[in-house]
Amino acid sequence: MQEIPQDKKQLIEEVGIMLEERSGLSPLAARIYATLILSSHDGLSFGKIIQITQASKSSVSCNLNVLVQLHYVEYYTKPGDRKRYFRTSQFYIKNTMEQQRHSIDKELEIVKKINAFNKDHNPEKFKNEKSLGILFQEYLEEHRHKINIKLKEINDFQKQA
Amino acid sequence: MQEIPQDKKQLIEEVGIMLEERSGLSPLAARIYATLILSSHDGLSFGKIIQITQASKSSVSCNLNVLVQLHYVEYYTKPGDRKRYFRTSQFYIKNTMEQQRHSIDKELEIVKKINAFNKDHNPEKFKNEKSLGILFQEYLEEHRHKINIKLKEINDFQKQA
DNA sequence: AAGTTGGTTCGATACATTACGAACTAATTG
DNA sequence: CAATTAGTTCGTAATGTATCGAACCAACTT
Repeated sequence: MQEIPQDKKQLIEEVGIMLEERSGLSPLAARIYATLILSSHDGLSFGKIIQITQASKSSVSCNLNVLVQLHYVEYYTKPGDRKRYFRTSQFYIKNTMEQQRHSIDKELEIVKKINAFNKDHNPEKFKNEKSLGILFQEYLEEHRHKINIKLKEINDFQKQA
Repeated sequence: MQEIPQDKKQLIEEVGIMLEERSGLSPLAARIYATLILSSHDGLSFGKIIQITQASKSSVSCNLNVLVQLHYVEYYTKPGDRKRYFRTSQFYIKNTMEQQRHSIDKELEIVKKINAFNKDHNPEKFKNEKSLGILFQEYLEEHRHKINIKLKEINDFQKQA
């Protein structure tokens, strides 16, 4: 039942905030996820997570389920032990990047639509900003391309491991 | 007082949702911003924005002020006319990218901290995932680099214009 | 079969955020 | 100087979301 050191607690909060903002997770879900990312154990039990986060059973249950469904977190069991042990999904960095790809895809889609719309309906506006809008679209396209390459790298890396 | 066509209304909503998610703007602020991005007029008046969004004066006032303070939107006036005319800031794409840079910076910062922490405290975990974590960090660093280059391009572009 | 343990489900509560309306200022017009 | 227009401020109502507690189920233990 050792206490968690102060600096680790703070890092958990910090990482939690980032995850919350970037992934739209609830505060508790983000904190749990951060806890698992920084945990030195290979899997924390439900009860342990409650103890660390000081949250209620129901909240932890619900938020863990969300994390599992989003594939951020996975669990395993030990024979002769009813508990579940939760840890970050083996592919969590890959998942993170796929999520990035997804949000880039969506943004690119919209930016294209905006450019197309302005070209049709606001020609003078489009002309004024044409190069800027296109510049941005190009940037997004390149970025997507780059993410795809990195994702492939990670895929290969995990296959060989 | 012409009505706004249905397809444009829908595009406004779509763009609005994206802006809301990506920038953390309130729904109304995001809708206003989307409206201005897609507007064919060079600046919409306060009243016109109320009419389009069907929102209350106070909400529009408040959200417009937020958009102006964040430099997403700017306004100009005409001599002998008390109204303000609002339009997307001349630098809105640049602003968008600076925001991206900022969020990447923050994420990179955190990922570095995570890697450093795991290296110190969870050596076995760090070893297992070392290349993945580093891969991700590298990706973020490249991405930041790329954003900086694009930003410079945009800067130069706007200087010459 | 009664009592634990591990975990889920389902309202209720608390909290934060958004949007609103009414009252107000400040400039403009008749 | 009354009336209109442009816009702000502030308290409040409405809405949405996170968390909680209590009741519950299922599996295991005695």
